[in-house]
Amino acid sequence: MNRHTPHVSLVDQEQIVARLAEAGVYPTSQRVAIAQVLLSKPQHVTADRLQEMLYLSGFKISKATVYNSLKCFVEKGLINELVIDNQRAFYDTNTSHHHHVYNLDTGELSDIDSFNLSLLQSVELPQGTRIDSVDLVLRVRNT
Amino acid sequence: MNRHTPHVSLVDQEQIVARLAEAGVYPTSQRVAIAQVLLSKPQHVTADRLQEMLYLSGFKISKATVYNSLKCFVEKGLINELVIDNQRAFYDTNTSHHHHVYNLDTGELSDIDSFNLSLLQSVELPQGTRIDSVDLVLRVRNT
DNA sequence: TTCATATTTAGAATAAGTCTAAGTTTAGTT
DNA sequence: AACTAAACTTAGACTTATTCTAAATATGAA
Repeated sequence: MNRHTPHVSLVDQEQIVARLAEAGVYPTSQRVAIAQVLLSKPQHVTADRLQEMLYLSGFKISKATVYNSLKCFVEKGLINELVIDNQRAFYDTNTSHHHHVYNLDTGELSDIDSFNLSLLQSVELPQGTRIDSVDLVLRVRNT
Repeated sequence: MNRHTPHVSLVDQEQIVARLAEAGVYPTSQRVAIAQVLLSKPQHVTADRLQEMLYLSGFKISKATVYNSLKCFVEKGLINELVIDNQRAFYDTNTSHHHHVYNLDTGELSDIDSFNLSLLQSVELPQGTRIDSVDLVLRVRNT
């Protein structure tokens, strides 16, 4: 990449549009911009941070649209919503099965590979319910 | 209990005061009332719901005091704060090691006994961190 | 074009939780 | 009994994350 390479190439954009289409998401310009910034790499972001990242990339997208798009992406399985603390939602671009380490001191959130949770087979669920998700969060502190 | 038995007996109250003292919590009248209502049985409540329960039991206690007391009880190990959804905190009077089943449809939150998580021993924590807590939440839906 | 529908937007509204500053209670003095 | 310092409680203002509303805009189909 030289200094004239645009931040977002046409190829990238086409790939993003294709990915949205595949997930059944209508590719508005805002959603494409959000997907470009959000799905470019494995990461965990809050709505607020995402809007900031969009702004830094030259996209001015309203708060409501950021929230609407995140909800839409979650519904279509493009990202996962994480429950990490009681204040705000985190969104994870890694939708494969894995767990998290959340550092309460730094706010840093990182992945741990999924390991065998087969012992969960033995847990009796309440009548008439099925597992929606199994979330294991290790909360850590600096030593 | 006949219909003249007061909702809260003196014995209950003494036990509660002793329990607070044991935990190093100064037993103000508000904290005793909160502890009576909260610690009376194993349960999961939100701050809002707790204030409502207090009101129904005849105690008028300010929002700030409800929050302050919950924080104080958590710090002294009388209760645990749960991260169950992104909107609000739940407080659990069962401080023994266990996990939860949260029904996203009904909001019902129930316990599952702790089972062997020894396989966690093999997880490599980030440099310079130690486990604060391990929270496993099964999120379920009605079938 | 026109229409219907979906999307975006600014800003108002909501809800959980925190903060502030003043008033109250308490335990320990005198 | 009165005094004081520290801890606690309170109403209500404030903050922050998120949702809602109602109007403007964009899109694809007819």
